[in-house]
Amino acid sequence: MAKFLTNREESYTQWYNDLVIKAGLAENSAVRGCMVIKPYGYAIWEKMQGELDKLLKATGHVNAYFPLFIPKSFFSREAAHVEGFAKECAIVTHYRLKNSPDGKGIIVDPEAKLEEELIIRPTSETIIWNTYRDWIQSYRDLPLLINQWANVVRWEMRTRLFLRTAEFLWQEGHTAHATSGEAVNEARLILDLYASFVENYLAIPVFRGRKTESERFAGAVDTYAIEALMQDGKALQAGTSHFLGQNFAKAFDVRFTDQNGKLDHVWATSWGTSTRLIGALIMTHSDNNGLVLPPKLAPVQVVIVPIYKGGEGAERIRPYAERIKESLANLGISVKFDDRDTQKPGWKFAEYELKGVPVRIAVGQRDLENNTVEIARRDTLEKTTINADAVVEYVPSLLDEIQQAIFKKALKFREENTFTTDNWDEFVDIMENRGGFALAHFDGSRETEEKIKDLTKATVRCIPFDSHDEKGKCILTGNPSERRVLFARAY
RNA sequence: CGGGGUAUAGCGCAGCCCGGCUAGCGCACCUGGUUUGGGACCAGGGGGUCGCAGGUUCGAAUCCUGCUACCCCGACCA
Repeated sequence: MAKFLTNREESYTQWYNDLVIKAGLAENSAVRGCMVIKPYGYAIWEKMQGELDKLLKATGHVNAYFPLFIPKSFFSREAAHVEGFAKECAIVTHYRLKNSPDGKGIIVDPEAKLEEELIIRPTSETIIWNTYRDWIQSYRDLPLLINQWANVVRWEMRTRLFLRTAEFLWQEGHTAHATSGEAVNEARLILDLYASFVENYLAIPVFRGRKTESERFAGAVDTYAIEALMQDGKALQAGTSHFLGQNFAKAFDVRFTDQNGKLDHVWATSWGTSTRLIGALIMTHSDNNGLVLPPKLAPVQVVIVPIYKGGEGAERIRPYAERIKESLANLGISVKFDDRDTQKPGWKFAEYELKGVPVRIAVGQRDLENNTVEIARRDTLEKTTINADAVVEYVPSLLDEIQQAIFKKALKFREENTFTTDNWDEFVDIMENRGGFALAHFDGSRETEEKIKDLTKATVRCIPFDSHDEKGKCILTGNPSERRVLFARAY
């Protein structure tokens, strides 16, 4: 089976690319570095959006929309921020085309040069804070808790479907607060919200922690992140939340009057998750037969495949299958009855496995006679036959069980591939051969981090929040260390 | 931006070295029939500016020059 996919063991990269394309999630477009997200992939994104949007609104955030274009001058207001993004910006310089004088095609009209170039947003802090200046005068205007669903552009050298493309979709939150403490709490609240969203819906276990200086967002005082482990032993940052201090408020002169009549700059956060999560989803759960989707995010949770001989056979099965479909749909389950006569059952089985549909129900003449159905679960590929009347009990609990099971499996994998080490040679071995996370002591200096990266390609993924104080010696330099940090090679 | 590779039907490829009839194969597609409990079979059929632009030649998918795009590996990054 699954002879259409490259095996994971053969080439993880190739397996991933094959899967994204063959499962119909996305494909490369005619535009360099940009993908087309196909309906099935977009449906997964919509499910993610739906849940995350609900969680954000439940915590008091509201949606808004800011421009795609950012005047170049805005960008240079915050020094660290420009520096961080300067190398990957797309820039609009003209606003008109005209017919080429030689009659061949069309050219940029040199007369139509913009006074000031526009940057296509790689992130929206600058345009948003420029706007917030007008929205905030008093502590009564705070906190300002805004989210936007948008596309952003970062001109990447090398792209990979979902993981790194020149344009991608995300949500970015931008909040303003009266106090530093309140802003820090917001950044932490969102990180926790991301973590529980990713663990509960995507069924991906994550570490939460603080980034080191070199991994920090350009313009942030502090960056928090959730980090997940992919099946090939590489880490993937699945969401970030930044405490921006007063950096952007100062750069854009956003001040407010507090209860005591005192004027001060506001405190800020920003945070985001992107379509990259779809890449994380694939690389956490899927196998050589195709996608494995967590039931909570699967666009189709249950598929019913009829098995019959001849046209009358099909008509005999139909009402039976339709009845099961309806009973599940009434429970709010997304169920599809695939009654196409153009494909054979075996073909459909393979197809839905490739697409990661969590539960498959097969109904044939045999089932009709015995009042049964055959149920197959995607995660384990196990099949079982149950009484048709029990479907409404069995399937919902099976969906729950699959959701739990794939999380547990991913968690077990992560635990088995998270190593605590105090030995440099072992550390190198983990990074070069075994893969996975290494919890090791680190002296906290930029130079040491850089050196470790040069030697092993590993970076500090985060300083985990739940790591307890534990004195030790830096894995590389032997300098004193206060606690262990999480290292890995990363996407 | 460095190194490697590829570009021929919707997809995957052969043909290219050593130029020569109508450019071929598998999958997919269309028609008809037989099939249907793990990617069915038979018969027939449609589909190509051989990435683009020049050049060499009686003749170019094939040789030469230039360009472009994409993929993989590095450096950089969510």
